[in-house]
Amino acid sequence: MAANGTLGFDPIAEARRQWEDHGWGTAAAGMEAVTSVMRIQQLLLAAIDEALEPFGLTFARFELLALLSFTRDGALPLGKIGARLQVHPASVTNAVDRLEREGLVERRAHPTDRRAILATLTPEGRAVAAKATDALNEQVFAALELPDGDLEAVNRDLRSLRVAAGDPDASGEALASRPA
Amino acid sequence: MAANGTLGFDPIAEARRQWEDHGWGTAAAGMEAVTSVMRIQQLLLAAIDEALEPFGLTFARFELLALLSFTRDGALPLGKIGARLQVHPASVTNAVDRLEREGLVERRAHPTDRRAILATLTPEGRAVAAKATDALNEQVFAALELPDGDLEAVNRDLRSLRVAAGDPDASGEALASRPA
DNA sequence: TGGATTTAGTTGGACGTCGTAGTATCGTAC
DNA sequence: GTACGATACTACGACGTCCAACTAAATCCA
Repeated sequence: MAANGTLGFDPIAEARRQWEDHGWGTAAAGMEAVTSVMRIQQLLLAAIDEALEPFGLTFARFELLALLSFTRDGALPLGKIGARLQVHPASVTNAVDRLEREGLVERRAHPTDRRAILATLTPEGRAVAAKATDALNEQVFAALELPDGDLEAVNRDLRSLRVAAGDPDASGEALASRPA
Repeated sequence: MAANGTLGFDPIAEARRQWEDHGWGTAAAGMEAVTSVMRIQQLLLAAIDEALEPFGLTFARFELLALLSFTRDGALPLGKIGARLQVHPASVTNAVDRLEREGLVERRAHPTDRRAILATLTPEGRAVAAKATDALNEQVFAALELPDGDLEAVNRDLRSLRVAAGDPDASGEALASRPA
């Protein structure tokens, strides 16, 4: 399913060795962290897309569907979707196009702002979102088992990393109110 | 440079809240970890590509160049490159095509196996690789500063996560010999 | 030795992401 | 009341990733 087969040694550990041998010791830990994140992302995305395949969804489209299903009336302007999912407006257009083609979402006029467009969950979209969420929870999210550490500790580290990587939203969280 | 602007609250923390409110508590930590990794990857990749922009490189092409520059004679069969970089053969073909067009790499015949093709570093490719590595080390890798934790601890957690995500190469590392 | 299988790369298509540019509409300020 | 700047979305193109299908060459084995 994925890329190339097993290798017998760890390419990331090997890269780290190279970095240190070349006198780039001060950057070695950062390089390792970055490379690890890239690799983990690749593996997780593959697992997710596999779990989502029976529903004809990708992770990008699933996220959009899930976001809509959390709202009162299953509808949100495309711009707000992009802000919440942290993706480019063009990516939202693209995802909504495909979801609409599948009949899971509909575009509707915004009641007061004629520039804006509401992506609205169809009944089928709502049903698919629910089933896909169950599948993902069971096959991927709940199945993420650490060899020895606990996941909450990892989450704390990931939050640090996220701030270090420059996430503007991650740092403010303090006394911020609920969504909007 | 990136996607949509700041939001005032953290979408990942909000997603976690949603998961718990819906009774998916056992999957909430996993969901948060997965979502965090996706977001961090997005931010890091943007920072990297920005640092690499002056050299006309992307991260994918940089990795290939760096890998070649670590070998004795700056050459490796495409298949081996894919295995080391953990990407699909088609992605290697694509990257080598572009690097070759830029004059940073050349395709040469493998001395003994006529199926295989060696990607070979040109002198210019070697020079660009060195400069790009310095830029990346300085602007991204060494600049990755954690608010309070230390990066090596994060790296240990990332390694756990990587194994949990199913990296076959990460777990074997034990008594494995140096590369090949 | 000759056919079957595996391995190496390429090609073409599907997706997702982003940046740039263009159109419509809203808001505001003069 | 109108002109100008900000905002919402779409269109198009560049990249990267993967899969499936295909050719060529090496290997296995009967």
